[in-house]
Amino acid sequence: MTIGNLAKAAGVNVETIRYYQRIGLVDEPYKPPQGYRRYPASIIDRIQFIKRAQDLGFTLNEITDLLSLNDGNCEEARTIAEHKLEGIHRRIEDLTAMQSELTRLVKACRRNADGRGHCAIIQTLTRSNGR
Amino acid sequence: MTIGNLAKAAGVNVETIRYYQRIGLVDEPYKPPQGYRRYPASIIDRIQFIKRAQDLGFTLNEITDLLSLNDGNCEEARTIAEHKLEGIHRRIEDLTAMQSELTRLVKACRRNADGRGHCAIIQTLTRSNGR
DNA sequence: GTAAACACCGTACTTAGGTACGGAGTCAAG
DNA sequence: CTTGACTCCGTACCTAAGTACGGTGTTTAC
Repeated sequence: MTIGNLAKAAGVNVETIRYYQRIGLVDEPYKPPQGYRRYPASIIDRIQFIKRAQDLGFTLNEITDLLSLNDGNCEEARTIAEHKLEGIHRRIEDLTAMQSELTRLVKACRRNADGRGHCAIIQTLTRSNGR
Repeated sequence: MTIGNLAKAAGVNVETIRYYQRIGLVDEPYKPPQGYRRYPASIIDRIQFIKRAQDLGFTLNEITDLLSLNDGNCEEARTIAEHKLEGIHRRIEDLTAMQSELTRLVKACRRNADGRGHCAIIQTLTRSNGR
């Protein structure tokens, strides 16, 4: 399989595969003196592993770690996943706090929609409380 | 006030202020032929406005829009904030989905902690279901 | 046998939000 | 009047995850 067909089969860009090779996430097959590199079909799986892990929020660095584990090495994989979960948890908390505060501001702004007075959003950002 | 004192007063790096000037978020005061630029104290407020808005999840582009509004122009500020809220909502949903899936995987992994069999995390990422 | 399509490879560019560097000018204290 | 701290300015660098480009080599289809 050539790189173009691999890209098509894995559903990614050719350049993405090259990029993965550059950062060592995917092996670069031997290039014969004449002709093109040939990719084994197993690389499709590897790329799809990467893509699924990205969907779950792992960075390519973390995926490198995940890929370096042998299957069956549950503890390490679990540790990586648990760290990731903590990060996700913190991020959700931050976003939830933003959400409450912004919702509050939008409501205060709406109550003032008759036009008199100042905008609650601008006012809040302008004043130095809270920071 | 010179740029160094401004940076100290606003709690940011000198380079950050220069960067804000480069992207037009903060005005660059007149530079006399001899000597340094002088910054009015009001710039402190502007920088802190920017920092508070960043805390609420606004990008510098959105903050540029926010800053271009006059106080009292509630509708536009509210529109920007509402768009931001939608984005935050979507992001929270994505993260929550990741969280569930990862939690499920970690649990499955833990049930298997005696060592026999394969790692649920690696298995799930390896297999092509779900994508 | 030739032209289109593809591969190879190095390099530069992208977004966002800065940070770092280096040389020259300027200012304030001692 | 010199030393050290600060400013100015342009430019380069950083992370992350790619994308784009351009010239050349190779393969395949007609």
